[in-house]
Amino acid sequence: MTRQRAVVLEIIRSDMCHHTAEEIFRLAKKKLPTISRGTVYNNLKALEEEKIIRRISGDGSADRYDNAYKPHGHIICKVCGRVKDFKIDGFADTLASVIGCEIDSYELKARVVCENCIGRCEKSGD
Amino acid sequence: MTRQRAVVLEIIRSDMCHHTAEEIFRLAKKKLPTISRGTVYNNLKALEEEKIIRRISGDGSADRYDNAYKPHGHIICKVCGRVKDFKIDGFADTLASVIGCEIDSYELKARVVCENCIGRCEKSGD
DNA sequence: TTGAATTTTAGAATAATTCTAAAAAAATTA
DNA sequence: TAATTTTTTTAGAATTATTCTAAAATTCAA
Repeated sequence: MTRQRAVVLEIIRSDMCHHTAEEIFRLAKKKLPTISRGTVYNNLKALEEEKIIRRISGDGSADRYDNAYKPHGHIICKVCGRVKDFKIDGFADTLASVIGCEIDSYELKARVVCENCIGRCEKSGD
Repeated sequence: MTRQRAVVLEIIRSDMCHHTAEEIFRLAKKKLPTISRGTVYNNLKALEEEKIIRRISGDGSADRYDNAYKPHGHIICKVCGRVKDFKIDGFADTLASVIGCEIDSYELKARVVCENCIGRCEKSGD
C-alpha cells in the first residue's frame, strides 16, 4: 500500500461525498503535492477492481467514486448532479434471480430533482 | 425532422442492439455519406432530452443508446461491453415508493461476464 | 540489505465529446 | 411561391477525461 493509494482511499472514505477523479486529484495534491493524475486514475482503477471502491458513472458528467462497503443505489439530482445513497433490502438477491447468472456488480441509479433544486426551480419559475 | 435525425433514430430503432455514438455515426454514414460526428452527437442529445431514446452510460467504455419505449434494466458484459435488456415487473413502482419522491428516470445496470466471454476466458485461461 | 517487482511521475497520446463559424436546409411569413 | 428567419449541418479545431510511456522512486521479499 503506497502513500498515494492510501490518500486516494482516505479521500473517498473521509466523507459521504462522491467525488470525481479530478476532485480526488485536487484533494490528494493538498496532502501529496507531487501526486500525478495518472496515479490517481491508476489507483481508482485498482481499487475498483479489488472492489474496495465503486464507480458511479455520471451520464454526461464525470464519473464519481464511492466507498463500496455495501451494495446500495444512488439518487442523482439531474439539476445539480449531487448524489445520495439509498438502500433496497434484499435487492441484490432479487436481481440475481431475475438475471439468472452471476452478477459482478450492479448499479441502480434514480434521476430526480432534489429538494434543494425543486425549491430553486419554483422560485425562478423554471 | 431532418434526414439526419431520422437516420439516427432509425438506426437505434432498427434492431435490438445498443450502439455507441461512433457505431451510429458509421452506420449513418452508409445512408448519408456526408453526415458528420457532431450531427450524430447533436441528435443523440436532442433525442435523449425529448426522452425518445435513452443513454446507457458504459462504465469505462463508450456510452450506448437505446430505444426508450419502456423502462427496463441493462445487463452489461464487463469484458466486451455488449448490452442486453431485461425486465423486472413492477420495479418502477417499487423504486418510487422506496425513494419517496418523483423519479425522472432510472437506470438499473448489472455487470456480468457474458456467455460468449466466459467461453473465451476459459479457453485462454484468463 | 540487495535485487526484483511494483508504483510513481510528468508529460505525450488517445478517445469521446463539444464547440465554432460558415453553408445548407427547414420552417415561417408575406 | 418567394423572401426571410430560424434551425441544423458540416468539417475541423478544441476540450475533457483517461490511458500510455519510459525513466526514476518506492515497496516488497528473501
